[in-house]
Amino acid sequence: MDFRVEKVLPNGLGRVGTIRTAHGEIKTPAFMAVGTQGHVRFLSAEDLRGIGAQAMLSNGFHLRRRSHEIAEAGGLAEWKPTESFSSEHDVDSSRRHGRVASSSSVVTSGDSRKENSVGLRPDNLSAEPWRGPTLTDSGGFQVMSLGSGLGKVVSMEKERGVVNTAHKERLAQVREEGVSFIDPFDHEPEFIGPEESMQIQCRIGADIHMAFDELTSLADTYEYNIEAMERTERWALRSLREHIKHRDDLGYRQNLYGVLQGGRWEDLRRQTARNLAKMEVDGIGFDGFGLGGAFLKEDLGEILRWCNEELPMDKPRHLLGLSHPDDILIGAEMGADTFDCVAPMREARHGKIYTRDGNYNLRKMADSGEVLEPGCDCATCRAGWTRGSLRALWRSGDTEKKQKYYNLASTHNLRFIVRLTEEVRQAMLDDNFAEYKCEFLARYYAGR
RNA sequence: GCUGGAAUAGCGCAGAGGGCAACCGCAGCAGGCUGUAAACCUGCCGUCCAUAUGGACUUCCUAGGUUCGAAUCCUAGUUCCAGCA
Repeated sequence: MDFRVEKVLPNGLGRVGTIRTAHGEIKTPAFMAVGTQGHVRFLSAEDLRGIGAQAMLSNGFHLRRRSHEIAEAGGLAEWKPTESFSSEHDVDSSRRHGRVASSSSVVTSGDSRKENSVGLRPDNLSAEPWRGPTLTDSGGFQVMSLGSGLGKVVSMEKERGVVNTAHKERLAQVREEGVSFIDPFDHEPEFIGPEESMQIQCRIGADIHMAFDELTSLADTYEYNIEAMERTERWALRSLREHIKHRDDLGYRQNLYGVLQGGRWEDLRRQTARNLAKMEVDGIGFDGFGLGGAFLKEDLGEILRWCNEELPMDKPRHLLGLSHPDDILIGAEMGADTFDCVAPMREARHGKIYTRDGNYNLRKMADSGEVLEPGCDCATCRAGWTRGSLRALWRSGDTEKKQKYYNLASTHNLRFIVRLTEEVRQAMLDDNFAEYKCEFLARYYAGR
């Protein structure tokens, strides 16, 4: 993988660089937009480019049944998602809201309860493919989110007592060979191991793939983290072996990152970093590394330091799944090059708007005539959309208006995070990262 | 004018003699969301006291009544809707 480091922070960890892929460059530090199903929800490829997103992260688990179709199209970058998604929302909302029809024999026409799951449409889909750099996750996150973390929020808060989901209730069960899933949408049983994940990812054909790993939860013990980490390393070797067989199948070079686990323990983190850094099959090692795990906020910087002090400087590192501004700042400082996260888009959909002066909830902005964030360079703010008018779209009950809201709000939050990484990069180049970080955080968290 | 039907918390609706201060949705209020089972989730949402378990009070159009007990049954009234004149 072509990765050039252009500048290193005085701490010897954080850096500015450029990753070159078959579908374009990524100037790091960079945030990748999450488009799990092959497109970012409610944002078109054109929107993404306008936002300045340099890469898109999708998920092999969610796209596994369409991988052949994607390969036919020439790979993820050239694939245009069509409407035949698993109708996630219909299945989901009928399960969650589904109830036996009222026992009354009279069916009233205005019973809105039964119409709840009706009228939902697929996300707005792009008129054209993304065509830029892409990354796919292996499905490793789903080992946790459908397994021990089923029904839980993946949180970095310490206080709430985190307890793992009981084994028999899980939709994912881990064995040495791989993981047996129950598909959360259609409830079909399925198996994915490292080989399957690599085959799927190589058909999807993203520029960067993740080795199949097991993410532990904050509730797991030291002993279990050793077990999961060692298994993740064995899976990493199997992933590498399988990846090498298929990495050129679509006519361009695909790259594989090995994923570090090890929870919050220094010995585990350093050990797995060293093991993965020297892991090879036929003289071929990983092209980069994924920094994985569930972190307590206060531990993040130190854990990343342990990992990155052991990893080679000349290979890129992707911090998996984090994007709150403080996480990005500490991540970049400690040597993470790329980031991804669902939070900017999901929180936008849920009404949380990011600004330099902290976040606010659009629910409380019914009467506001201000733009989302004065001075913001995102398309939504430049077009002059006010908080009140966006709130009205969001709460309208009209599907098309809501979709418009999701598009406009996602645009703003995503641009906010992308801009943050652009500024971090520039600050590093200008030798004032420390001041930039300090000022940004002081202002962002001033209200606390 | 006659004949049916309906009146339930801010709104839309459930409930058809005791588990009812009353389901659910919307609206409202307060939180949450980090490699997406997330256009979602949690809590509150008659009034008053209590951090809370809880307690007190006033409720299902109005007024009477039946009953140990009524949002639910009966009578009358009021208003609204539909059909017929």
